Amino acid sequence: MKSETRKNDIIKTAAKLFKSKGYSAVTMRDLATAMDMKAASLYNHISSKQELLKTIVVFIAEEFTNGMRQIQASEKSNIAKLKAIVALHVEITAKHTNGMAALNNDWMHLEDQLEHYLQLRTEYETSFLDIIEHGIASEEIKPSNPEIIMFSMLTTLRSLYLWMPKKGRLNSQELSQNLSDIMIDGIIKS
Amino acid sequence: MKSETRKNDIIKTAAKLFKSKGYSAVTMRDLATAMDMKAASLYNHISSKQELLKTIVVFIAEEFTNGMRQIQASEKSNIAKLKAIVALHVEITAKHTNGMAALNNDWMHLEDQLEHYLQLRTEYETSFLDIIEHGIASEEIKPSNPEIIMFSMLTTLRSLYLWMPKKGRLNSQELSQNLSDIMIDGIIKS
DNA sequence: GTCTATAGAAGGATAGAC
DNA sequence: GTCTATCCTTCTATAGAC
Repeated sequence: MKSETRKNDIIKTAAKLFKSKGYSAVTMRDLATAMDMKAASLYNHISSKQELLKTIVVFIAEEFTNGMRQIQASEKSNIAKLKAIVALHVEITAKHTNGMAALNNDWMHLEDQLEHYLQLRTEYETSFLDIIEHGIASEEIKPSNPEIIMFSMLTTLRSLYLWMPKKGRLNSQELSQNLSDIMIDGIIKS
Repeated sequence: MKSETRKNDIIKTAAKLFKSKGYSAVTMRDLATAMDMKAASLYNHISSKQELLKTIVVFIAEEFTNGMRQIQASEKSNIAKLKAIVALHVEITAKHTNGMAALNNDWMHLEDQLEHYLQLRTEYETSFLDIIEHGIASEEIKPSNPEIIMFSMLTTLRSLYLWMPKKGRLNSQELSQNLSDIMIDGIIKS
């Protein structure tokens, strides 16, 4: 049988290369070189370049969706839910740092799975916005524009993959705490 | 003489295409089709695909650098400087919405100009961090991790291009104000 | 499971007619 | 200034030997 770990190595290496120059600019020869093999040999483990993208993006996107569903269903306050979302991003980004690049930047190159991805993304953003709007309604959150709040938080969280590798010394819990403090409590000393 | 506006049209169209699928995935045939001409004809106005990327990225990067230098040299408080940075991003993003995509996502495909770009980027980030650190020292800003603050603000600001087009109804000043409020004062109702 | 060889499509860019 | 034709390179993927 084909070694699943070999296939996993290829996917992980692909994710790393996609992070460094994007899906379109990475060639199967690049990937083969990084794996110390020839391009043709890759096809003994995977069926296409597209399969690599699909595997990386859909897997992570589904992890986010599952995490968000749990947070939504919980009994937490809305502020606590936002903090849980921060922790979710930190956790998934720590686990799939390289894959996050493809999720953020290369999803538009999905073929068969594009629609599925977009559904997950829309569901995620709708839930996020919903929590913020409930938080404003319950007077936990200042009466600001909820879409700007979501945009601000979500773009910061989506970019964590670029920045967490440089901050290896912070553990996940400390980083989540710091991010929540800054994004939720603000930075001004009042 | 060659029409400069024709060349500008090509650059603008290229920026739009780069935004939608990234530099590497855009072909000269794509660009020609969008311009309603043939690929070969493009070369009467520009010398290469690389020139398009270079023109877009370096021009905007220099605009950011100049804006930051002015802010740094001003007599404002550090919080006021941060607000000026927010306004700078909103303003430049409004003017070069499509080009911002290449600046953020395709800079690594620069050839000759890569080093120059990286210098500008480092200078910009150093200034940004410097303002935050001075703000903490002067007790305008809470004693948080300055790099996390910069990361959080800068990634939000860098992603504005994705989101401003959907918010056409907000004018630049309102948007700057809202973003400053959220990022600086926080969202929690205390 | 990896290789060499190569098919077949698509890419950036040029030559030269109009 | 735009076109057709085409060069040459590089790409993804397959065939078939080992």
